[in-house]
Amino acid sequence: MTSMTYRIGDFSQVTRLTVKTLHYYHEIGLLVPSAVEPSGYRWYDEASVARAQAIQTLKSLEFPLDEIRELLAHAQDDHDLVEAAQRRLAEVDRRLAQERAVRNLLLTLIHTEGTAMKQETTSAAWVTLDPVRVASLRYRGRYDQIGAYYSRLFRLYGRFVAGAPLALYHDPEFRDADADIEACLVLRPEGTIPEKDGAQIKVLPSQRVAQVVHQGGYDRIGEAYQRVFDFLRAEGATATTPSREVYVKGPGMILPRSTKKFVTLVQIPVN
Amino acid sequence: MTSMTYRIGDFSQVTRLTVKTLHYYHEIGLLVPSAVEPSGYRWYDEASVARAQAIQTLKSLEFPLDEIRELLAHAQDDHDLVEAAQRRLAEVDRRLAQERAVRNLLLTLIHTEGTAMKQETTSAAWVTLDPVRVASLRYRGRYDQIGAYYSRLFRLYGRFVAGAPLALYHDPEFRDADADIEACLVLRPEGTIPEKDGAQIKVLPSQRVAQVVHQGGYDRIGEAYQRVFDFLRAEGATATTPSREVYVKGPGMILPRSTKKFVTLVQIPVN
DNA sequence: CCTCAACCCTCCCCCCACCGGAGAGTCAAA
DNA sequence: TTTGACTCTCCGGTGGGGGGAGGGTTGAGG
Repeated sequence: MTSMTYRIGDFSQVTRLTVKTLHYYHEIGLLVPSAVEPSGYRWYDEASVARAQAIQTLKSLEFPLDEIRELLAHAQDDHDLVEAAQRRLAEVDRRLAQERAVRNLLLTLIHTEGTAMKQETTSAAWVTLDPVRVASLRYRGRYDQIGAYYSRLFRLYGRFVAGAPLALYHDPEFRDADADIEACLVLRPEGTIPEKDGAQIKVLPSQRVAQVVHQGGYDRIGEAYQRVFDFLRAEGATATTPSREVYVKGPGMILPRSTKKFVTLVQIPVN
Repeated sequence: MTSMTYRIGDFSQVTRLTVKTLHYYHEIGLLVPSAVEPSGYRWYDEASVARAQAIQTLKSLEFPLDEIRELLAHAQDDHDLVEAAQRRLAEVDRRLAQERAVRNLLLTLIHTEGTAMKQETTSAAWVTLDPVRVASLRYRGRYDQIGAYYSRLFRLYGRFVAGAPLALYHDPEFRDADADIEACLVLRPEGTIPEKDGAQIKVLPSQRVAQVVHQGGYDRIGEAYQRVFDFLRAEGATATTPSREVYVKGPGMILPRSTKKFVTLVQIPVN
C-alpha cells in the first residue's frame, strides 16, 4: 500500500497537464489536490492521477469542464457515461456535418477560382477550342433565368470545376423568350463524375470558332455579337450553332465586383 | 444612382448581423459605417451591405476576423482568396480528422458500455449459451498478454461491440506459459463486418456450460475454477474445451474502478 | 547555519467573438 | 412636449487556460 504523493511539477509531468492547467482545475474544483500545505503548496496522490486520466479522456471527447465535473461526481461506472456520450455524439455529428459543408464550400471556391484564364485579345479572331468535359442543364426560357441553373450546377459539381462557366445557345437566331439555353460548368477531365439531379455530364467536341472578348456588364453584350458577326462576314464564313458565351470573370462567390470588370468570351462556330 | 443608407437597426435586419456584432466590427475596424453622426449614430450604405455579405461568407468558412480584415484589404478578386482558402482547407481537414476520431471513441464507448449484463448468481449453475458472433485473435502465450489483443480488437471493432469481452481457453489443462488463448469481442449479430488485420469474425455455437460468477480481481480467479469443478464432479459431468471467461465488468475505458468491483463469468462446457 | 537554484505561490491582464445590461442621449410622430 | 422606439458608451462576463510580475518555500551543498 505505497501512497505516492507528488508536488505539482512532478504531477504535471506524470499527467501531461501544465501547472497552469492544474491551478485552473483546482480553482474550478475539477481536480483538487489531496493536500494543500499552509504555504499553499499542492500535493497530489495516486487517486488524483486516476482522476486526471479520466478528465483527459473526457476532455478528448470534447466535454466541457463543468460537465466533466458533474460526470465524475455522479458516475461510478463507465456505464453511467453512456447517456452523456450519446448527447455528445449528436453534437459531434452536427459539427461534423458543418465542417463538411465548410470543406465543400472551400473546395468549390478553390476549384472555381484556382483556374483563372488569361485572355487579353479584344478584337475578333479565329480560335480552335479544345474538347472540354462539362456538366450541363438545358432549358427553354429567358437568359436571365440562367443564374438559378448555375447555382444548381455549382452545388452539385462545384468541387470538380476546372474552368470558367459557359452557356450554349442552340437557337440559330436570337430569341428573347423561349430560348434554348444550356448552362455548362467545365469539369476537370480525369475521374468519373456521376450524373445527378437532372444534370448531364458530357464532352463538348473540339471546334473552330470566331471569338471576341467582351469587357463589362451583360447589358452591352450586343456590341460583342455585332463585332464577331462583322468579322464573320468579312471572312466570308457562315455561323452555325450552338454559340458559346464563356463567363471568364463574373460575380464571384465572395467579394463584390463591379460589372465593369466582368469578362465574357463570345464564340460563334463555323461550318 | 440611388444611394440608400441605413441606420444600424435596419442594417442589422438587412445583413442579419446583430447590433452588438456591428458595434464590435466597427471597433475592430472590420466593417466601418459609411458615416457617423456627431451624436454617435452610425449610418451604413450599399457598399457596406456588400462588404457585410463578403464578411459573412468568409466567416462561414471559419476565417478569424482579423484575417478577414486583411483579406478584404488586399484582395480585389475571389481569385486572390484561393491561397488563403487552401490554408483554411488544410486546417478544416485536420479538424475533420480529429472530430472523426472523437466520434469513433464515443461510438466505441457507447457500444461497449451500452450493453450491460445483469448477473446476480454467485453459486455454480447450468446455463445454455446462445450463439454469439465474435471478432477474435488467437495466440499462444501467457494470460497477461491478452490486454494487447483486446486493445487491437477494440480499435478495429469497438464500434460494433454488443456485449462483454470474453476469452476462450483451448488447452484441456491449465498452462502458465505457452497457453492457447483466444481473445474475443462480442459483436452485434446483424450487418456484415469485415475481417481486418489478422482478426477473425465467427459465430461461437450454442453450448451447455457450468457457470460460476467471480467478483474481484483476477488474482483470485482460481477460487472460481475450484467451485465450478467441484460442481461438475458433484453432477457427474465431464469438462471439455474451450472454456470461457466473460469479463462482465473490467477496467473500463474512462473511469477508474477498484478491482473489487470486477465481475467475471467462468464457463466450462460439457460434451 | 548560510546560500543558492529550483520550485512554488497569488494576482492581474490577455486571448476570441461577441452578449447582456445599465444609464443616458437622440429622433420622429402625435 | 411627451412618448416610445432607437441608439450610444461603458463595464463585466463567457471557456480554457497562457504569460509574466513579484515574492515565498524547500532542499542540497558548503
